[in-house]
Amino acid sequence: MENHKNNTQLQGNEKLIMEAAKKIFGRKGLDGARMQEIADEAGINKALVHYYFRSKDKLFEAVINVTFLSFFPKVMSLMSNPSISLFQKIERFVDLYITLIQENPHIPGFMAQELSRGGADRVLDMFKDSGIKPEVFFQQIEQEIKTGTIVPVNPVHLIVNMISMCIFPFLARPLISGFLIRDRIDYDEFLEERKKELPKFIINSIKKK
Amino acid sequence: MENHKNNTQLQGNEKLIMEAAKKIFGRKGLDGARMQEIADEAGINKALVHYYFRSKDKLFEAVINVTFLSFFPKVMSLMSNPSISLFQKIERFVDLYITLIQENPHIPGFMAQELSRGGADRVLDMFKDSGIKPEVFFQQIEQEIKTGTIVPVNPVHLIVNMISMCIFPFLARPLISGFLIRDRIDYDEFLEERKKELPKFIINSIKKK
DNA sequence: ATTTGGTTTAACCATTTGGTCAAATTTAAA
DNA sequence: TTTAAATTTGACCAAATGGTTAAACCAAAT
Repeated sequence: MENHKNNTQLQGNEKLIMEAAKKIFGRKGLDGARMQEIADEAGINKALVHYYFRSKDKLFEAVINVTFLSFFPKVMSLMSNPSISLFQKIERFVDLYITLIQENPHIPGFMAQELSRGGADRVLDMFKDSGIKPEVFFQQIEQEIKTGTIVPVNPVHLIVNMISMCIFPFLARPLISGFLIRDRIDYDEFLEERKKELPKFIINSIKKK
Repeated sequence: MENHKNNTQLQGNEKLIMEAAKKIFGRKGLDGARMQEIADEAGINKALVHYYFRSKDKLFEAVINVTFLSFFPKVMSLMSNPSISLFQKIERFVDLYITLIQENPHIPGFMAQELSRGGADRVLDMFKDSGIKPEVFFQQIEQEIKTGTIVPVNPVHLIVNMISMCIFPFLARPLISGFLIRDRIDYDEFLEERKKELPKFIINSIKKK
């Protein structure tokens, strides 16, 4: 049965290849990854990889898609839910974001990869295609500013700050580890701590007292 | 005259190659970059690149070195200067960091590159070799906490937050641009704004009121 | 049992690419 | 002016790599 167009619900070898590709691409990037390496990681013949995904680029694109599609919708649906208060939203955002990346460690690598390459447009399109509008979050901020709950802040800077502080620690993981050794804290511990500290840090900064 | 060991003060073709390599490596990464491409960018014969730098890896390493050496010393000497107050230090840190990256746009790419690869140890070594100790900054924070000027914060999280918010916007530049279009703000404007907003954001969060 | 269609593999191919080398050219010392 | 050393180049090479293909394999239908 032909099922090349079948997305989302992969199985068997196709699934194996995707998982292997996530791992290898995430580690070495599009150029650094070898088709043979991916095949080995999946435990199958190299030609099979081509059989299922045609080319390296197509495979990469496929991984990009499932990666971002498993990510943005969850985060963005949270952010554009108008019935969650701003502070709650910040708390949940940090937790969700960090947890999602913990569960899919290949994501930051791809993020950097795809962005340093010219792939921002594609990501931007995904935003729009998902039918989700960040405006809700922005308006919510402006609302709270008017109400006087928070101090005036540029919403764009705020959201950039939040994303930065969630993602970057994963990119800089080996570096940060170097610092942490001093305190004999391991990285997962650091991340769990971060899930609690970060919302406090953010809210503390914008909350009017 | 043999001058392969001559560092820091390059000239002529050697300089041209380094600049070209910064640009190409920063854009495409170690694997994505082509020696031919670098030679073309420098406007010289490919064999010359090998003549001066032996191999692609050696060239990459050379660029890594000058990149990080042009960066860490300045930042770290600021951070470990005990005669600058904490708040001033934060303000200067943000400004210096962002300005430095603005002037060397290839740095974030390299940062991500080198970290996603296993190069953290090398970077960590540079810290130590530079004879600069981040402990000064950490102690300063703990001091201010005792004094009661700032609320209790984990110094590691704080410094990670600061670095994250400075670097990540450059990595995510194309994405952020997408958001900014809405407000018809161009990126440099955004960065200048950021130099002012970020210190406020950070200090606001830790300052006891 | 045979056929049929998807699946899997080993062998193979064309191209790209990092790197080399001998010859040519420039520079500077003698 | 010679001469020696450093620099620059085009041509070339071996290895690596993405991709192809024809044959083998296998499960289900007839």
